[in-house]
Amino acid sequence: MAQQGAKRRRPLSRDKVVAVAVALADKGGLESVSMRALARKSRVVPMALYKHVANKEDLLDAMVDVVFGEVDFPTGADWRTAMRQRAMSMRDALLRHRWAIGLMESRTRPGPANLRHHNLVMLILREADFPFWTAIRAYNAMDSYIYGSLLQQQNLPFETPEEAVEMAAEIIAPPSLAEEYPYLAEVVVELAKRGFDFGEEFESGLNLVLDGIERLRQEEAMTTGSP
Amino acid sequence: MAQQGAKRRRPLSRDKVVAVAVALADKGGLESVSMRALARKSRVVPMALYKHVANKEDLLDAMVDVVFGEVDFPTGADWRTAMRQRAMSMRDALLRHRWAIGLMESRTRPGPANLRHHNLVMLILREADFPFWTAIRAYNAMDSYIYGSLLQQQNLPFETPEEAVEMAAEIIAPPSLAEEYPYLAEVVVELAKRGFDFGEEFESGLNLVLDGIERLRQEEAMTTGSP
DNA sequence: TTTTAGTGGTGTACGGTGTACACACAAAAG
DNA sequence: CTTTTGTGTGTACACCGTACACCACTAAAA
Repeated sequence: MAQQGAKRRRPLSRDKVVAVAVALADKGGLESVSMRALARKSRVVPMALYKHVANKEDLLDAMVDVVFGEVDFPTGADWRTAMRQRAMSMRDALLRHRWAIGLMESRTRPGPANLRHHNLVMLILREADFPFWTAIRAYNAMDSYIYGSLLQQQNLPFETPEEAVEMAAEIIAPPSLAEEYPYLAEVVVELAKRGFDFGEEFESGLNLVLDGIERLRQEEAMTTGSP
Repeated sequence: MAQQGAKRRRPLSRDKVVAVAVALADKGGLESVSMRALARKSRVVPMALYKHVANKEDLLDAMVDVVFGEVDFPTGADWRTAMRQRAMSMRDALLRHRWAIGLMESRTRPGPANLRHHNLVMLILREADFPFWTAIRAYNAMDSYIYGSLLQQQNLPFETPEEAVEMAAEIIAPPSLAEEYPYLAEVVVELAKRGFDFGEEFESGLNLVLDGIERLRQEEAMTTGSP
């Protein structure tokens, strides 16, 4: 009795399937996640997946929810450090799973981790006495910046400064173009000299946004009168 | 003689192919742009397209360049209004072609309109006496905000306030969830009361970023000393 | 005018994709 | 035991991007 039969069935589960999909995407990008490849990696025939996942859309939805689930919040800190931490953690998660940003556009059915995340952010802001609509504005501005920043980093044609110069030089290669786009040429030159640190740049912009939010909050407190 | 033959060949061109592809994507979304559908719409056999376009990637690259080409700049205004105008125009273009944002992530080979655009933005900032790295930071922050904002608008599960309430109610439907996510519930309620204007919200955040950039510039001018 | 070269359009074919549907079989319930 | 309920299988279909060989037409050369 018991499972010494050596080919006892150890069934998959939705979670396992999604996890394998995430791993696959992390390694080879989103386009390497096909139902067939996923099935192969799960040692199962393609159609078996459909017992755990409604269809591919459903799978992708689940995948982005995994990413949201990896973002963590500090608790008990003031709103600014809490929001800051969240932003950094979100950025880390999106860099760990570079396919995620591309999925956000097109996924419109938020999963539980996503809902939990949104709820937590609003909690932080509201508990810090943000008026409702100020909180919405702040949240919106901040997430816009975070997502956009990652989106841009992803579609820049380089990752390291060296690559940057090489690539840029290639694009601007025809010398006439350096004259047609003089300010772009300057970018190439300066980039070569000093390099470009995405993380640093991200934090800088983040502070800029946080400053703006802080000011928004203070103005609001002024006009409304404090309790 | 000349072309009364009624079946004179009127050959396609790369531009025509790309234009048809854009039109197709505008109407039915990116996933309705298949080489076969594109060929059908161009009254031509699929393989004919490959005489004008290297492959589908090439086509997609060309499509995003069309979008960049539609963004226009005011000339002769101060940097702030110029940048503001550009942001609004960019937003309009991205809303006119909702598939574009999704394409940005993954496209890493900028077309001529894209290059021209980048060059122009840097021109505006540099002519306004932004130090180089401040200009880079400003540009980066602003575009991050713009793209992110659109990305968010796109993946929100609603477009009008009514849809918002309906959708949100559906998601939070199990009454237990309203207790699990009280702050999210508040969002639903407030959204129902007052609605949500994407355009207004965009401008608000944009001002926040522009303020931040202005401050960045002034600080820089302080520490460096003015000429 | 006839010839020639080159370009743009065609037809066929291949290996990939997501998934509908009918079936087989293992595990749990009676 | 038998029955019920799921999970895994096999086959099949429509669609995708595109390689390759071919043909038709246009425009330049003769």
